[in-house]
Amino acid sequence: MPQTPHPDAEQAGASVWAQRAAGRLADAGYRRGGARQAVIDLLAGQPCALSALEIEEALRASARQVARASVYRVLDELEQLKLVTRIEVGQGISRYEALHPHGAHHHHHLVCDDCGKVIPFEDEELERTIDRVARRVAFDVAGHEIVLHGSCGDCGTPDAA
Amino acid sequence: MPQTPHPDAEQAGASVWAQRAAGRLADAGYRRGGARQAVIDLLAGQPCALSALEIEEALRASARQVARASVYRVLDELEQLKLVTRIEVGQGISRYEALHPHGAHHHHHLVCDDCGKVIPFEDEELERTIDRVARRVAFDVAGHEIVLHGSCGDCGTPDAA
DNA sequence: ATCAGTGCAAAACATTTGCAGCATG
DNA sequence: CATGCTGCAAATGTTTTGCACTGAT
Repeated sequence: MPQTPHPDAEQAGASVWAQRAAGRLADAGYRRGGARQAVIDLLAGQPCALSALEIEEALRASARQVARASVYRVLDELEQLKLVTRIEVGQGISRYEALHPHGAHHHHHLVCDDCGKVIPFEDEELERTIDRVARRVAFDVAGHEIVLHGSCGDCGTPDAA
Repeated sequence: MPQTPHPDAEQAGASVWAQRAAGRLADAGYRRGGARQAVIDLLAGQPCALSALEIEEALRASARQVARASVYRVLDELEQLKLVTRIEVGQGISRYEALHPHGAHHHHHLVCDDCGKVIPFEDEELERTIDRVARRVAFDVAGHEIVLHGSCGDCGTPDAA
């Protein structure tokens, strides 16, 4: 079977995740619901974490609007089932993103302390180092979160500062 | 019990930090005030990060009580002057701890997702790896924060899962 | 027909802000 | 004695919850 190195490789991964989420939810005894599906479909297509309000806003402009409370409820369910990760990068708001099995697409975040922009990055060696530390400590480590704070190009060094 | 490596050295480091904080505040044009001093003295003696409410509570039992708003205001001032670091480890609350110059006492955190306990840890290699990543990314990195999530000894694997 | 899923509004939090009075320099 | 510092209470913003209604099975 010929490989299909589509530019939509990410799209494929997205629908794989959405399907997996649907399966896990069904297994866990959940019914299918419009709000939940809308949140899943939105998260499936995101390259990085969104806040609950960003999700609500994005859906408000979509075919299926979802009440804020439902956004939070769905995100909580998905987090429990380890289908999404919650991260906190400051400003007291939580962000959520799809969690893929086997650490696929696993990444961390650069956060601009000025404008609040969140940018993902990956690093193999960093993962290995973290894994080593995780084994070393007297603690049952289930996951990790790394945030680099600083200034993004737009804010940091405008040109001559 | 969390690591308590060298009580004496820590005490010494504590007063050094408190003095440095006093100096920096004076330089920045701040007056001396009871609330601010109480928060500084408390933070100086802590081995790990405290939340604003924990600080308020700890001070309530002390000689100098401090109103919640003042706790937040003082913490904000100290953060601006880079005398304390703010970290967010989940549950939507911020925690604050003394920040020492030259990366001394620099550490990261294990967070129990069950009971919320926060335990500090250090790792030299992890710091080196992070520094390398910080240089690699197209971003002016000013600091970093690493959180390992999981279960602490008291919560994780109580046999009767 | 049942009971999970959802929306709305109110509640529960952490955090910030306005203002009046106290205290430092 | 002017102005920064502080406490109190109210405001703000995010997240949670109670309840009635809608919709999936």
